Amino acid sequence: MGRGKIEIKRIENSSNRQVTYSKRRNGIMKKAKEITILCDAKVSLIIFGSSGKMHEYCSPSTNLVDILDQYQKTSGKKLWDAKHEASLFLFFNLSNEIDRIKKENDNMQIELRHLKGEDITSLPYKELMAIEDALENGLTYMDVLDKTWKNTKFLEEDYKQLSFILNQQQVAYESAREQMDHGYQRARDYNSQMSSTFQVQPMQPNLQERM
Amino acid sequence: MGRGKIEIKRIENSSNRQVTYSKRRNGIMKKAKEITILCDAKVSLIIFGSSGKMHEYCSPSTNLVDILDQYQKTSGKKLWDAKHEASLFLFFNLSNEIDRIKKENDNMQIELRHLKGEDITSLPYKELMAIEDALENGLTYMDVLDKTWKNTKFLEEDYKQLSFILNQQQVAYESAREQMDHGYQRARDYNSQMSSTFQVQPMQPNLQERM
DNA sequence: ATCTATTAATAATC
DNA sequence: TGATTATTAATAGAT
Repeated sequence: MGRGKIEIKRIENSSNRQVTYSKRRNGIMKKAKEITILCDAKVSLIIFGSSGKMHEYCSPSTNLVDILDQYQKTSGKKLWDAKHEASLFLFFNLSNEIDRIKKENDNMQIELRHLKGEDITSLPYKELMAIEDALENGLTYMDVLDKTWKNTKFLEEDYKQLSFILNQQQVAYESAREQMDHGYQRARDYNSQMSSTFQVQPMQPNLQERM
Repeated sequence: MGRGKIEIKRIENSSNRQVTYSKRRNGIMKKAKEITILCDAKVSLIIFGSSGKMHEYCSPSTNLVDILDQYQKTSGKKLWDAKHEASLFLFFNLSNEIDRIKKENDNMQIELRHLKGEDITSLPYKELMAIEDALENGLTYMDVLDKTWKNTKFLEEDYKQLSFILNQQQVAYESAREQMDHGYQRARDYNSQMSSTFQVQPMQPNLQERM
């Protein structure tokens, strides 16, 4: 369709190529618009010339992201989802791990309460012997009591530290999950499968009053 | 270009529309191939007919993802990046929070060591009075020791539970971060700003041997 | 699907 | 570049 027939092969003359590119680009754009209107089609057309300059057409009834979403659904080929979902996966891996731990925590609490009920914590024989030895070596009951007291104090400090760290982690987790809930429907879909709240109560809330 | 001129408006007759769609779609595809060859152009063409069936053309020198990457660079419009980076952000928010907590943990350990050095854990006056009262009310030193021992045992159980939970969380965090390191250069950039490892050692590794 | 009269696109030229 | 035009290519309607 011109003053002469041309072979479909690269146009070697650079300025001819540029002219033909410009004309044909306009031609394709026009065709894309026409088929959109005539036939209710959705079209995305992206062209880069050899200079790197871009030209785009997208049917007015839609947009590129929607077309690409539909492209992925129809073709089964993943475009950006692979990258996106990998990140999402990391987050939920972390979240699910924390949920799993919560369950273990609950189980242990139950088990612990059971053990306490059976009161297996009284001074065992070995400890009694140790105290007897200590007394024979010139220590008083008060000395032994003092050592036991110190041990308790150390444990209390450790316990408080661990409680604090754990609670900080929960705060971080909750805040991240909240953002997730607000920002993303997909996130909400995942989250709805998780247990509702991750809350660690003090396991021994009244340590001070126990002795 | 047919037996008669047509107006560019939706073809109401459904079967005519379908036929025209098919012919023009082939036409555009052919044009896309031709401009690719003639002019060294890179073309992506995606068409959805009203039935939802998809047709695609992409220049053989490239692929859709590359064209979309170039589209984003050239146009400045983000396609998948917005979604992807939001997820990444959530993950790093969590990670950074955990790092912050690690620092607090370190500080507390230092503080605790200081306190222990000063040995402020000996039986305080109030406790001595309580023991005196207990003895006057008919309890023996052994009874008091037994109570103290039980208290210690409870604390040890709590401590073990918390240690376990905390370590599980660290495992989850480490594994997620490892995946991140392998998968994403951007992740690596963020991570390099973080402290190297998040490791909680037992704060009282030899509780049993203390008494 | 295939055919063909007609319109539309465009290669060469200015 | 932009306009013109001879020619080819695309396709609307018919078969």
